[in-house]
This record gives sequence, structure tokens and C-alpha cells, in this order.
Amino acid sequence: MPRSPAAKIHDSDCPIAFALDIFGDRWTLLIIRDLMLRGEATYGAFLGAGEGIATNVLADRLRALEAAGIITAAQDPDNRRRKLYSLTPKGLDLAPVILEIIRWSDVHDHRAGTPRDLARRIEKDREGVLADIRAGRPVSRRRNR
Amino acid sequence: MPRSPAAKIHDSDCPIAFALDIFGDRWTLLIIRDLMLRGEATYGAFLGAGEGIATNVLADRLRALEAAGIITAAQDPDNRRRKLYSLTPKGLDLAPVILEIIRWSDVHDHRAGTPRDLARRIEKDREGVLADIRAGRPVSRRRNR
DNA sequence: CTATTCACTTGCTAAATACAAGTGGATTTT
DNA sequence: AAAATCCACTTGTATTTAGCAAGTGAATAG
Repeated sequence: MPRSPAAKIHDSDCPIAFALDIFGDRWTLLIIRDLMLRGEATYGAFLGAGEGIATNVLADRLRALEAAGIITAAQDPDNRRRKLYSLTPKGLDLAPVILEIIRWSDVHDHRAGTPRDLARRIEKDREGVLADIRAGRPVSRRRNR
Repeated sequence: MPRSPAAKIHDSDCPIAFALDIFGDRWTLLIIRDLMLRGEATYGAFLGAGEGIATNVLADRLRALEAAGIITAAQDPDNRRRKLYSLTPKGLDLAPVILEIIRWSDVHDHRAGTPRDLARRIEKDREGVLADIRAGRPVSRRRNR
């Protein structure tokens, strides 16, 4: 039984510490990335997304993200055993954070493997990228393995 | 002997995963925050900064941040047993990420406890704040405990 | 020269993550 | 209509990481 980072460790009147209580771990932001950039939305898709999160940890993070109001889960109308996760407005509003992380990795280490077209778009058309994300249009497709 | 997140867990051609290998944990970004918002600091200052990081974890994170080229350590000219840590250009360039996290926490949860003046400055004078950080001018003084 | 400060280390316990193997209900296949 | 398969999880258990208390050694203060 893993305990998500939602288990308030910091709790110190600081907005960074506050945010880290929600996504300050190795996996949470990757789930948000999948939802935000790649349009992945199911449990199985997250598992297959490349980095190999453990099933119990994934379940725990999805619970925590839902509890934090960042994602919501809904039944897939076409398949009742499938759940579709999506970002709430609060989750979508993490887009600028995600974009700045991508930019930073891209600028400071080529091993980051940022897709060139995405890096260019973030630089030249940041508002357009943000608009795509807000509208739920995937910005970058999977490239890993 | 703790192992920092630098122990490449993800390693998947993705800039987000790449960045998380460096600061995807509960403490690393808080160290960067201390340096960025409050200026250069010592080991003791990090320990006393409010949230209560363990001494061994702090030592490990400082090592990892130095290895990643995000901070540098220098002897204090006035006291040879003291080390002064500061951000490299690569570390300073995380400023936009930090600012977006602050903005997000502030917008979505008042419990984040963002200093009002800082929140306003980020909104009204983002470039000014970034310039202060790049120039090493502290942006926000300590408020915690 | 004794006490204290400073940046750590070391040893141990507790918690979180990784890994392997289920479980149960919903579909698809035969 | 059974049987097999899919899907979103749960349940152990081993391994790794974090948390806590107590050092250590070099530098400085008294």
C-alpha cells in the first residue's frame, strides 16, 4: 500500500512546498504529461506509456490526483470496463509548468530528447500550444520504444 | 546512504522524464527555491529553512545538484568551514518553472500561502522578477516559522 | 586549550517503490 | 452459453529510499 505524496509532508505556507505535496514525486507529472500532451486517458495506456510505472503506484497516483481535483474519471460510454481519465481545469492549468520544464530540459541537455518540432513550437507559438492543450488537442505523440 | 533521483529511473527520451530524474522528488526543488528566492545559502541555512529535510538527504541532494550542474559550492572567504552554495546559469534558468508553480499554487489553492506581493509581482512584472533572479537579487524573504 | 560551530557521516527504523501474482466484472471468441 | 481474454485494479513481498538520532573532524571563538 503505497502512500502518495499527498500525505502532506511539507505543509509550510510556501506555494512550492504546497505543489510538491501534490506532484513532487517521480510519477505524477508523467501521468499529467500523458494526459496533457499525448492524449492518453486509460489506465492501460498509462502503463504502456513507456517508463514502466508499477500498477499499484499508478492506481495510487490516480486516486491522489482525483482527490486533488486535477483529474476526473468517467466510464467509457463504449466499453463499461474501461475508465477514461481527463484533466480538470485545475489540471489543464499546469500546462505552463509542463512547457517550462520541457523548454528547460531542451535548452540544457540534448539527451532530454525533446522532439524538435515541439521545442520549436513552444518557443515560437507558446500561446498556440497552450490553446491546443486547453482544447484537449494532443500536442505530441508518443515516441518512446 | 540515500540514492538521489539522479539514479536514472526513467531514461526515456522525454524532456519531462529527463527533468524528473533531476528534481522529481520532495526536496530538490525546495533547495532550488531557497537559492533562487532567497539568495545564496549554506548547509545550515537549508536545514533551518523551515520544512525539515533530514541531514543525510540534504547532503545527498546537494551532491546530486552539483553533479547535475545546477548548483556550485564555494568556500566562504570569511569562514573556511562554511560553504556557500549558489545556482549556476542552468539552475537560474529554472526560474520560469518555479514561477509557474507559484502561480499555479496561488491560483488554485489559497492554502498555498503565497505571499501576496510576490503573487502580484509575478503576474504584473514577470520579466522584472526573472531579471532579479538572474541578477541574484533575492525576490522574497523568509516567512516560514 | 577548551568549547562550540559547521558540514557533513553512520547506523538504524520506517515508509515508499518495484515486482509478481492474483481478483472480479465486462466483452469477445468459439 | 462456455471459455478465453481484457481491463482496472488489489494483494503480498522484496528492495530501495527517506527519516531520525547520534556521531566525526576540521575550523574558529572564547
